[in-house]
Amino acid sequence: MAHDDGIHAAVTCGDCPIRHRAVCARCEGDEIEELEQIKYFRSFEAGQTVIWAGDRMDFVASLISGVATLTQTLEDGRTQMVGLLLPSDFFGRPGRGEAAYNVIATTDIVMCCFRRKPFEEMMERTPHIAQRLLQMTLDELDAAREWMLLLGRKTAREKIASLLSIIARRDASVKRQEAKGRMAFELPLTREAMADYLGLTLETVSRQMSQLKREGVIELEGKRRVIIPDMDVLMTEAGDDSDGGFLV
Amino acid sequence: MAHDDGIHAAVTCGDCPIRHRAVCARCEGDEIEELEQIKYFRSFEAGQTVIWAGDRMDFVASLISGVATLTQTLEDGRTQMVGLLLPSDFFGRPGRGEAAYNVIATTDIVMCCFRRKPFEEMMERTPHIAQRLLQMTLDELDAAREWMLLLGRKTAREKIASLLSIIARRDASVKRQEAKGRMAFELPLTREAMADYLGLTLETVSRQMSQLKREGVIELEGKRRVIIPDMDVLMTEAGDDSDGGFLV
DNA sequence: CGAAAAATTGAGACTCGTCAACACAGGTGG
DNA sequence: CCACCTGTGTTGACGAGTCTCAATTTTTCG
Repeated sequence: MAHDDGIHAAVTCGDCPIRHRAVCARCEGDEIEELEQIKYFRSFEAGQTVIWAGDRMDFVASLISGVATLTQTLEDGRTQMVGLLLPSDFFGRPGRGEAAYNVIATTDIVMCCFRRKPFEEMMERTPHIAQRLLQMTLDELDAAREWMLLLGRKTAREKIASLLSIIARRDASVKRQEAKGRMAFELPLTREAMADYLGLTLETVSRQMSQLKREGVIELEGKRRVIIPDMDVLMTEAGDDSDGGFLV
Repeated sequence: MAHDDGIHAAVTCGDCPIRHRAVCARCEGDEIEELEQIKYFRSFEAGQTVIWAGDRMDFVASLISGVATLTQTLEDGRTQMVGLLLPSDFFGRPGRGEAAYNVIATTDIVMCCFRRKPFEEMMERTPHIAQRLLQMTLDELDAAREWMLLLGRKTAREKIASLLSIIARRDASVKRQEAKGRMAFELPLTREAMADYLGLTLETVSRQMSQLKREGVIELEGKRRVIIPDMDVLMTEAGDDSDGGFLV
């Protein structure tokens, strides 16, 4: 559906919608111009694989629009999502030549890529990039630890409620609204992707969604549009009020 | 048992046993001297709490010796370990004034602390510190993601085998040995701590340990000393041969 | 030696996974 | 336009794996 609406070809950093949150957020003047030289856009359609774990990877990238996932698998096929990439998130690792995870587009996406070598060289010279990347990595580590609590100790019902409140809050943050009262958003994940996020099976996800619906904690319009009548109720179901440092 | 054998009072950075792996690894000459000025040692006994989540925290630190854990809890007391601190690991976050996790010493420990403000100021001026910290944080993020796969998708038996192989490998790495064939090491964790690491109950941990012992995958001398007759067998039980990027 | 902490083991309950059937939407081609 | 197919989601029946509660043993340490 989302054929790349001009972004692909035309955007300069000055107009970039994720500029203030991305890895380049602290760069200015000359620095941005230098990045502009080495950047290029790539886009993928929903469902496409961006890269497989173990593949050679000589770029790093910021996600400009859409949603992608990082996943890991065991030999027998069991799959766990280990990262959810939303606009402005960074992926790839300076100093590493191959991908550590599978990266899959769950919606149509556009990425802003930098060839790895020039990016690394620039990082050496440009503290603004290294500083911002450190900050983003520390935030991701906090998010990963929150996620570990969810995976290790929450019930299926709490896991679902947690995921919905995470997405609701992130969505509100993008729209610069408060995460309170009645909220509505598009779920960018299939039941299977939700299951891979939460360490559940898709059947359990489906059952718990149905039950939360029956009990009025959530409403569904079609399969993907979710309405939260009362955010506080959902947060209580999630198990931790601590309004979670996740992906702020 | 480990009463602080002089380390506490006397060590200078030149003699520091974790110098080559810690956050200061890339620093030289003047930089080390400056760190030397602002560093101080603290030690805790096994079982003591270093800091509670939410407490004011105006230092960052490297762990010099011993083992400590980072944990998170839900209101009803369910506990999940989200970090395992081994010698040379760093904790605390530049730019954050309060602890995000409970930090508990599981053995006697000695830490090398830096007051946060001077450390932050020095980081601004000293790319060597920021670069090393970024590298360490990226490694931790990889470890956290490996851990998420364990929490979300592995069986109790695989979780135990994974934890044992992680500790065996880390132990070998410190001793500069290969992680192959017959190995032996001290388990620095109680059954409860293992359970908190793995997202299990301590009873399940105990049962699975007994079963692995019955089947000859591991041997136990007392409760804490573990012998791995054949590392390959253990790795197979762990579910992923991928010789795990965990805490290299 | 005795008390407290840690670990083991058992029995039964319950959550969640497995397997299977079915519903629904969207797209394709006759 | 309809038949068909595929991808996605829902629901049910059943069973396996893990948790809970409880009793007992082993280890640690004063």
